[in-house]
Amino acid sequence: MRALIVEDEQGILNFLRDGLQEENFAVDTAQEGNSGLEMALTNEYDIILLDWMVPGKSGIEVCRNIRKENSSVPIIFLTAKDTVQDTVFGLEAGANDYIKKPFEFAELLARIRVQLRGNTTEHSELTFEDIKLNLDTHQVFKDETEIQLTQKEFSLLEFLIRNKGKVCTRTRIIEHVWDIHFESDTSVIDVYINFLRKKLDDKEGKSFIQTIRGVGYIIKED
Amino acid sequence: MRALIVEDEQGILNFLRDGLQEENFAVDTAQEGNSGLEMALTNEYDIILLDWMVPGKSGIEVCRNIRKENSSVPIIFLTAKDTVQDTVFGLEAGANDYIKKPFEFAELLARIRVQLRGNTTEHSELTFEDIKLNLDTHQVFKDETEIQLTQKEFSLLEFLIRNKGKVCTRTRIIEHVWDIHFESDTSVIDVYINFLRKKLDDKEGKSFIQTIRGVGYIIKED
DNA sequence: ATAAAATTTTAAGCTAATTTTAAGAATTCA
DNA sequence: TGAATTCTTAAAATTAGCTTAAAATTTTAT
Repeated sequence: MRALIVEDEQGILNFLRDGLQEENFAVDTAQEGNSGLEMALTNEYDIILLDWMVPGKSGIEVCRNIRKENSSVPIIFLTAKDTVQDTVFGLEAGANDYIKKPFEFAELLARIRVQLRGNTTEHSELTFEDIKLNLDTHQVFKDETEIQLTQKEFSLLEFLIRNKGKVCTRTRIIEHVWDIHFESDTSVIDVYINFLRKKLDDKEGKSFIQTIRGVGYIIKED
Repeated sequence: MRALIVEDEQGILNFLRDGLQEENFAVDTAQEGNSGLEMALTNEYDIILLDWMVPGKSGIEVCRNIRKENSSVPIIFLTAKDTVQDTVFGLEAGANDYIKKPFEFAELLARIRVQLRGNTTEHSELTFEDIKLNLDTHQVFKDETEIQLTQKEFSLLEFLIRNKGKVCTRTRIIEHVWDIHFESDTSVIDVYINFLRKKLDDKEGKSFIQTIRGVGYIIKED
C-alpha cells in the first residue's frame, strides 16, 4: 500500500512515516503544499494524510485540487483545529475523514484501515477463499494452519487480495508493493508470485493466482 | 435517501429525526438493538446512525451482525465514550465513521454526506455495443462474461473502438497498433482481425467488424 | 563487531503462450 | 471468369513468464 504524507512539522512527519513503514506502507512525504499536490497528482496513492496547515498551499486547497482532478483517493486530514466549522469545511472540501492532533497512532491506523477497505465487511482481516490475512498481527492462515510469510510476500498478497477480482498490472504491483516508480526490468515479481504459490497453493489444481500474460496477475473466486 | 436511527434517548432521537427529515431523508427509528438490527436487515437504507450503548443488543453487536450479512451500508456510530480503545474497537467492528456526543448537527450531516457520496471510483472504460473494455485492468467483457485477449488483440480492439464509426485503414492500424511506419506486406492484421472475430462475434449474423475492401476495417453501431 | 541466518534481488535456462509468417481456400468485383 | 483481396489455418519464430540457484543485502544472534 502506498501512502503520501503532507506535513511540515518534522517530528510528526517522522513519527508517521516510521509508523506506516512498520506497517508495510510505501511512504512518500512532502513538507509543503505545492510539492504535496504535485506528488498527489502524478502518483497513485492508496491513502493521503494531509496536514491542515502546511506552508505553500493550505491543506484544504490541496484537497480541493486533488478532487478537481477527479481522483477519489482517500484523504485523511490531520488537524489541530477543532471547531465544528472547520471540520465541516474540510469534509466538504472532499476529505474522507479527519483526525485531531494529538492523536494516537493506533487510532490513525484504524481510520486508515477504514478508508482502505472501502465499504466492505472486513475488520482488520482480509480473506480470500481459505486464506486469511490478519493486518494487525501480520499473520496468515490457510485453513486454520498458519503460514509464515516474509514482509514482501505479505505485502504482495495483501495487494492482490485488496484488489481481488481486478487485474493487478505489473506496473501497479511494482509501484504499490516495491515503491519503484521508473522503468525497470526486474523479475522480482515473478519470483515472489512463485513464493506465494509455493506456500499457499493447493497441492493439485490450478494456482489461486492467475497470470494474465503481458499484463499482470489476478486472484478471483471461481 | 433513507436513514435508520438506532438510539434510545428520546431527546436525541427526536433531534436527529427532525434534522434529517428537514434534509429530505426518509427516517426510520428504533430504540433498542434487536429491533434496530431487524430493521437494518429487512430494509435497504442509505445510511445508518447507531448509538454505541443501546439496550437489547449493543451497537457494536448490531454493527457486526449487519456486516456479517454482507451488507455494506454506511454506518456511523454515535458515542459518548471517547477513549481511543473504544473508537478503534468500533471502527474495526465495521463502522465507517463515528462521531462523539455531544455533536453539532452540521458536523453529523457533513459526515453523512461523505459516506453517501461513496467511493466514486472512476475507471476508464470503452464500450461498443455489448463489448466492454477496461483500460486499467486490461479486461474485456462481452455481456458480462470475461473474454481473454492477448496484448495485440487488446490493442487492436482498443484502436477499433476508439475509432468506432470511422474507417481504420490498414496503414493506420499497422502504425498505431504495431508501430510500424514503413511499407510492409504482412498479413498480421488479417490474422488478428480473425482472432477478434472468433472470440467476440455472435454465433450467427454478420461480424461486428466490417471489412472495407481495399481500405481497411470499421466497427459501427447498426 | 562479527558471524550466522533470513530475506530480497539478480540471473539464466527452460517452458509455454503469443506473435508472425506463409500458403492455400474463399470471396469480391470488374 | 479471373485477378485481386481477404480469410483461415498451421507451422515457425519470438517473447513472456516459470523455476531454480546463487549473489547481495538486511536482520538477528553471539
